[in-house]
Amino acid sequence: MGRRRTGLRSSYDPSDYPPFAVTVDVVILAFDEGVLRLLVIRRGAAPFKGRWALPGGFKLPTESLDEAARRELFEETGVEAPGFLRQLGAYGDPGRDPRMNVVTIAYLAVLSGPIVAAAGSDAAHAEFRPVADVVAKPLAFDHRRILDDALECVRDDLDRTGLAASFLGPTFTVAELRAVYEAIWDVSLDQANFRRSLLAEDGWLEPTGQTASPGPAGGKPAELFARGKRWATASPLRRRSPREEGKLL
Amino acid sequence: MGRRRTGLRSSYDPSDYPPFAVTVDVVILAFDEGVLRLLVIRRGAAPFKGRWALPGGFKLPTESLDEAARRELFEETGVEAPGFLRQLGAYGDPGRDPRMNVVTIAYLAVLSGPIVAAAGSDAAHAEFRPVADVVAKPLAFDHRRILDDALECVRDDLDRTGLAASFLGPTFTVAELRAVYEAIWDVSLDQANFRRSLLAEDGWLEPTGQTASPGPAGGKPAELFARGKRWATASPLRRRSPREEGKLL
DNA sequence: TCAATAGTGTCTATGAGACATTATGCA
DNA sequence: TGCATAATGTCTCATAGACACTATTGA
Repeated sequence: MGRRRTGLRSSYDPSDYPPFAVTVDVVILAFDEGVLRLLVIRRGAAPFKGRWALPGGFKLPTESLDEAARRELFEETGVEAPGFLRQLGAYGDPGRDPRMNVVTIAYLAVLSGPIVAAAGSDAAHAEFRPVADVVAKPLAFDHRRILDDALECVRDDLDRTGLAASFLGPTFTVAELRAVYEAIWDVSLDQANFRRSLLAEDGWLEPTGQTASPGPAGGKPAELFARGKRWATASPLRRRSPREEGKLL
Repeated sequence: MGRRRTGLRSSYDPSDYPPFAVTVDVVILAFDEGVLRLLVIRRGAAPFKGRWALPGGFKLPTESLDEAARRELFEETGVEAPGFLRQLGAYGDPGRDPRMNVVTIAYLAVLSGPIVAAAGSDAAHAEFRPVADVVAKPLAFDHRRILDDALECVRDDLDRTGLAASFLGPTFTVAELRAVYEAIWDVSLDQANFRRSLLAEDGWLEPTGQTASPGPAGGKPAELFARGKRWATASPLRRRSPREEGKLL
């Protein structure tokens, strides 16, 4: 049965356990004019030179994993408080970094509102690019797998958490909110039913009395709403459950 | 803005990054006669001597995290193929292990069917105990937090994945399956509606032609079913969504 | 005026849940 | 026969979705 866990754990001798570097990689998403974008960094050195990579860095022994993720987010974007931050999971396949043993903890961060410029970051080095573009090319390390998992997580969290509103600024129109759901779930939602289901209950959309200016195509100006309190704990919408699609098989 | 990630990553010098021990801890659950049980280990040495802890061990550089979790599961239970195995997340708060820098990756494993005896494990050392008992006492390290997260994950996965059937053996009755949902969600489900919703669609319950012998109280013998294919991807039941409860506030 | 978008009204099919009823075994 | 449990039947109500319609702006 091999060496016992307790035997290993009770020792202080570093030679008893294999050392790893622990890093934190962050999938930083933003929603801008109907397009989901992602902060990627062009690798300037081997390995994977020239490929896109997720921003990331080493965890320090003095900080928690969440703190490390926040620090990394701030270093790359200048943003202190993301709309949404959650751990995605750990990635530790042997050889995932050809240079050494690295286990990385992946995070998902969502910026509120449109991208404010690449504040705090060298634009030639880090760039918000459409997700569709990024997934079309191979990424560095196992970042493609992390990104796939992140996007799956975004889709799932959209009907479990208040993630959708996190993509928007302090005020927004019903159409903007609907665009988030439509882009991420890749569906089209009935405008009338969408509006009704959100206004049917209190706590989702708080009226501001203001109206947005219409787009270039004209149209009636839309009401501006603020985030209600219920986004903190839930989503007003459920995706048509995956098993319903399964029925078609 | 501090040291740049790429600068650190391009180096091979181990002194450039803080070394960590990486461990894998596994929450091993089983369902037996209506009671959810958990494998815990009594710590025989400091720190946290005498407290319950989750089974776990060091990750090896030659194995993936999933493989490490499977290895740990096998070492503790003798079980090679759990009904369900998934990563819960990483835990790396400073000082979570007072002896050294440890980041642990937590896993959730579910055994199929009732506990088969503490196979492969020293019974005085490792023990399946009711979850309700374990959470009533303080655990070692941050294992209480890991366990809380695991139980939350189980509740959530019950309506997203086929987790429920993973708790049962190759054949089971509708009542047994319902007991899993009821115990984990702490609800009572209408027997008639539960049965109907499962039999309404193909792929959940495959008839075996056999019947179970009634319990000590007698009653009509129940049909025995086998797991259908749909459990692999989804759950037939959705928990009454948390936001419905929220309405009552 | 038209084009375009915001917002409202109304109907229907579906499904979850409450609850009554029947069936089948055992003591 | 009576009890306990399994299995079926029936009804209601909430809600998601389709879709027609009205309102308000700019060109």
